[in-house]
Amino acid sequence: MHSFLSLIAEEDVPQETIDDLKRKMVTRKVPKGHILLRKGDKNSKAYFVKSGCLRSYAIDEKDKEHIIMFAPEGWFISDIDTVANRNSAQLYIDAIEDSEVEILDSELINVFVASTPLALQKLNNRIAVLQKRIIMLMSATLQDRYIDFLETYPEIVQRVPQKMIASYLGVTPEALSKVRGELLKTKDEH
Amino acid sequence: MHSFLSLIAEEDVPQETIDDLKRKMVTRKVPKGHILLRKGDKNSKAYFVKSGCLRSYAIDEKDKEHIIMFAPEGWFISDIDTVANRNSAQLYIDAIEDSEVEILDSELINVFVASTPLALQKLNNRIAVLQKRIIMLMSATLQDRYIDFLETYPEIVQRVPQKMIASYLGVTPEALSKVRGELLKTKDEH
DNA sequence: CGTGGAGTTGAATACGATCAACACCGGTGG
DNA sequence: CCACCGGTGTTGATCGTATTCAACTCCACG
Repeated sequence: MHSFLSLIAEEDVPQETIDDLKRKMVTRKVPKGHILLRKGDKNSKAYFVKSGCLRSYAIDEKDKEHIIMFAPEGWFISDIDTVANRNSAQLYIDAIEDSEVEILDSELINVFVASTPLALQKLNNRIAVLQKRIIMLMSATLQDRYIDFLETYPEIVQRVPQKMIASYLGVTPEALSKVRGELLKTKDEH
Repeated sequence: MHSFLSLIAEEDVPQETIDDLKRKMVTRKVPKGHILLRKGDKNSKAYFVKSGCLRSYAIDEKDKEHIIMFAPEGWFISDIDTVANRNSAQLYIDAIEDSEVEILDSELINVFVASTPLALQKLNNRIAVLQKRIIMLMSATLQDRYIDFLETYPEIVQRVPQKMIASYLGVTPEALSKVRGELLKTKDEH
């Protein structure tokens, strides 16, 4: 079972800190489609996904959604900057499957960060992922980016509608559909 | 004068920690063009820029440079993920002006992170900046991205060659030049 | 059964890449 | 002092990739 506490169980965290976390942690069910965070919200929280799948995204001036990340079970998702600094949210977060999450407010996050290097590792890793994505957007064709996505997140491809993957890759659903058509064609040429 | 120690002077850091940092901090001059970090290097460090300007960048399979960030005086720059996790570097870092830097190895960074929330704020802010850039790459035209760059980093525009700004924006120098031409034209139409 | 959302396909269009030519310095060496 | 050179930036023509708009199929779900 995916849970925040089992995640840090192997870490060198004092029992009293664990007890503290256990007391303050809130678990919540989130039905598919439910929006947990909207741009402008002040109560920005982080979520650890126990089951299901969430996503975070921005909406631009032309009302287009741009998906920042997917979070299947075992992942954290948040508008990190606005949780930590208590600013109003920049992103939206919603459930793309019926899900169950554990809620971490900024106090709990501070405990998490202070008690194990794991939190810092996650932040560093997040930066590396974002940087790689920027380089891919700047240098790779859509086809290469799609193939990279398939290899990096094979489990997500199965669960998420194509138009959301297109949104993540930064292209229209039509463009992604055509690339998929080409890939099938070149694969059949054996 | 920009220095790491004056940066944390206002923070609530114990004197002994400051003394410790002061003892271990190394300052170094870096002439324009000198490369501090190459892809594959194992001795990845973070740098606080006292004067001058550095940049970090990736080189893709077609030998094209993609600039990740500029760091004028007062900024940190590093391949964060590889410093913290002691992996081999993914990025290059070099000086685009004669510069002076303070060197922070992973031990010093740990002290920094542990002694003040400032380090965490910087990481969170970095994530926010990277996310915004991804959204800009996915949704905005080159012209809008360039205008945004001008507004966000006016001091950098003055100091950095256009081809590097083009590299940061993810386009060819020719494309940026044409956008600049259009902007001048529409501005002259008064 | 229908109805609407998701995905596919095609035609026309827009935007940036590529390639090439050229202007404009800022050195450097004769 | 000037001639030369390489690097930077500009401009134009052509090409390629993704967007836009539209029509259509296929299901899942009422």
